[in-house]
Amino acid sequence: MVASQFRPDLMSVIEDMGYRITQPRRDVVKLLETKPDGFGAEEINAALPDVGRATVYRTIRLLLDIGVICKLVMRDGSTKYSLARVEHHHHLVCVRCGTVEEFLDSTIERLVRAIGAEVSGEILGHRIEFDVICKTCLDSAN
Amino acid sequence: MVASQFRPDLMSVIEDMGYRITQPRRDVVKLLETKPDGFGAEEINAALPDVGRATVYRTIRLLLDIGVICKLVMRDGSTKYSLARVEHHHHLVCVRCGTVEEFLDSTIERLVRAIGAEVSGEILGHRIEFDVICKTCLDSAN
DNA sequence: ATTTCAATTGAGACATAGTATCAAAATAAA
DNA sequence: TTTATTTTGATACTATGTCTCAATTGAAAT
Repeated sequence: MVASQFRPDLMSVIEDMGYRITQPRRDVVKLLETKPDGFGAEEINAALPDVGRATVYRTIRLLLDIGVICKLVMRDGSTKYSLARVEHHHHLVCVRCGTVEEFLDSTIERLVRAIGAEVSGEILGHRIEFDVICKTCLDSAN
Repeated sequence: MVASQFRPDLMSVIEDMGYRITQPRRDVVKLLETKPDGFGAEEINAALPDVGRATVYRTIRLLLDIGVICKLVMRDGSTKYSLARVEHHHHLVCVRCGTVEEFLDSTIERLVRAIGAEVSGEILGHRIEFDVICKTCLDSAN
């Protein structure tokens, strides 16, 4: 199962998957829902002193498994997570301000099919991320 | 500078960049050159007990900087490095046997340009990797 | 409202990948 | 051969994440 296009309450998704509703999970999810852009695991951990570190990581992994957040590897090799708003998408990551924009492009999907024809094996999946300087950062040219 | 399409001796590239020729670097490079597919840093370290761990990592970083190897993030989040045979390419990583195949596709380059037109910001770079099951693995269907 | 039991938690040890420090050694150039 | 500079290895450290396990909690069934 995967997040709907309309992003229902994440806790409901967790419940629907048969997992328990717990206070630590509520805390983590509530915080994540306020993050429009990518977030780091330690950042969440630091912001929630009452939730154990292991639980923060466990909850992030849970949400990854469920498919409601995605893991992105930044240009410098660090890891961020971001809420998945649409089912299948790619990322535009601003290397200056860190904004993560989702990117849904039919050209990419066509590309993936085209590669499929050229490749002798079977394609299981792919990772596509673009490093950008977003409009806002370009405009406030500093 | 970046590795030529014909992959000259890696040590020469290092020398040309103004770095010193040392035995540890020779050892690491010699081993890497025998690796047709991706390799892990610890794997290299373990295979070269006479070369310090830090030096293994330093040499890998050096080669990354020079551009003669590239870093790939695998599906499971682990990191591998692989020799860069052609200048700009993407990777087909077999999730079964680990074979890393380079992939140079004009469709991708066209795609990148097309995205550039659609995106309001400026595109600096991208990461594209395909997870596949290679022909060999498919054939030996086990 | 209680009981029950599996799921979950937190503390902390551990794992992995990589970087920083710094004295000692090796390189390349004079 | 001397010298100045790079590079090295040992080791400590950092960052990110996982594992273990006893204690706690949630939710389903009394």
